[in-house]
Amino acid sequence: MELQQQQHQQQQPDEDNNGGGKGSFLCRQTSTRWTPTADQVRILKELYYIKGVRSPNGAEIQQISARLRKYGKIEGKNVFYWFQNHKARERQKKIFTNEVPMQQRTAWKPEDYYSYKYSNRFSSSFANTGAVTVGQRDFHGYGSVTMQEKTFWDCPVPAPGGSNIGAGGGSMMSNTNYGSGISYTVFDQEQEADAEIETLPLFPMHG
Amino acid sequence: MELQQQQHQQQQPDEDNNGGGKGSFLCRQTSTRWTPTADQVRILKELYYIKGVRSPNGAEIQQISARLRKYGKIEGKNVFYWFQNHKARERQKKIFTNEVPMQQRTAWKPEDYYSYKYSNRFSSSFANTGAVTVGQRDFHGYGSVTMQEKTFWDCPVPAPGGSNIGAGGGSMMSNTNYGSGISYTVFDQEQEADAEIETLPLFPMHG
DNA sequence: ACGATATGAATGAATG
DNA sequence: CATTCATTCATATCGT
Repeated sequence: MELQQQQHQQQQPDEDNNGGGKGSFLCRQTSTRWTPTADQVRILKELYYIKGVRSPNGAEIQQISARLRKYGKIEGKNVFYWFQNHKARERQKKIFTNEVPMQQRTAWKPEDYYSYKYSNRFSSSFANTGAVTVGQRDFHGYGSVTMQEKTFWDCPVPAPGGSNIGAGGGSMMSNTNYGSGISYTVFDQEQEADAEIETLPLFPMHG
Repeated sequence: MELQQQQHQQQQPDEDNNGGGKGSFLCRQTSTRWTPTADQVRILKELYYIKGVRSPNGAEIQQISARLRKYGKIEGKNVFYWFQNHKARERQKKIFTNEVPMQQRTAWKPEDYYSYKYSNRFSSSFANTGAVTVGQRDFHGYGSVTMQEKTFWDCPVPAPGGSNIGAGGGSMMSNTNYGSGISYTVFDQEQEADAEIETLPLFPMHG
């Protein structure tokens, strides 16, 4: 895996209208399942790791999917599932690697953020697009919001029989933002026109 | 084409191939996917066929992987995937063996697979009228299909950027809001963003 | 070398 | 949320 981007996905913002409703000519081109575009994944991860979104509610899902729609066909449920899965797998990974009693759901300390990541060429050096205002409720303590990315559980155990993983720094600013609307206006400005997909992966993985 | 399958590689049963201490330029994480050793496969199958293990949980996975580690490098996820795949493929094989007239199974091609695939619960094929119908009963045809209803994913969100006075999907649930406390009241809706309401499908849901 | 196959890995979609 | 199913991609390995 590493850098080999990969996987299956294209479907740029261009409309592919597969669900057109008509009898898709027997072609099975109509992939039944949503295949996020690179940009969509990027944004989703930003929301997840940077903004700390974990379980968006209906309204948020709508906004998110509306935003992502600029990069490709997408429905609300896709966003919903994406977050569900992403969170679940992050958790799962943790269990498999070492079922460390995941508790200490107290306040995380800044140090947690810096927890080194695994040795990877790509570190999380995301060009923080100046995100500033963040408003996201949904506390998600769990002391570790593993910001590491690539794909879950990937790094092999370094030492023989050793326990590894350093769980990465998270990001999340669970500042209980009650009532205020959603402030997804943070780095709302992604290249609308999508001039050039900066494949600069803050998060290498493909997703 | 009975079972001439499996068992290809061997890989030195001993030795943790890579990741070892010295790591012969093996910094790359999992550059190569896990290739179970013969012993590992044997044990895994014993667990699967004899002990009936199908979906080991976190603890079991760790246990198993710990045991298999004696025979070669392995991670929890490998065990997890192994069972997932093994079960899935066994299931698949069974389908092709039973659901197809036991005759010309001389050599089916992967394309044949695509014949089964039962429908999805909900189809997202027809454009909805935009009406806010709430409970979509759907055709269900397979014994235990859960009935689904419209879920909150697709509930329209008020205006983009607009102040959402009351009602509307003004995301304002406190973080401690368990259960989907969707509260948007359905008062008229408007297509936000994108004037192209392509097939906004009725969503399924799990109550 | 290649192509087919087996299977590891990833992840969307559901269900409970 | 936890679990599981379904699909699909990627690749190790083998047959020819």
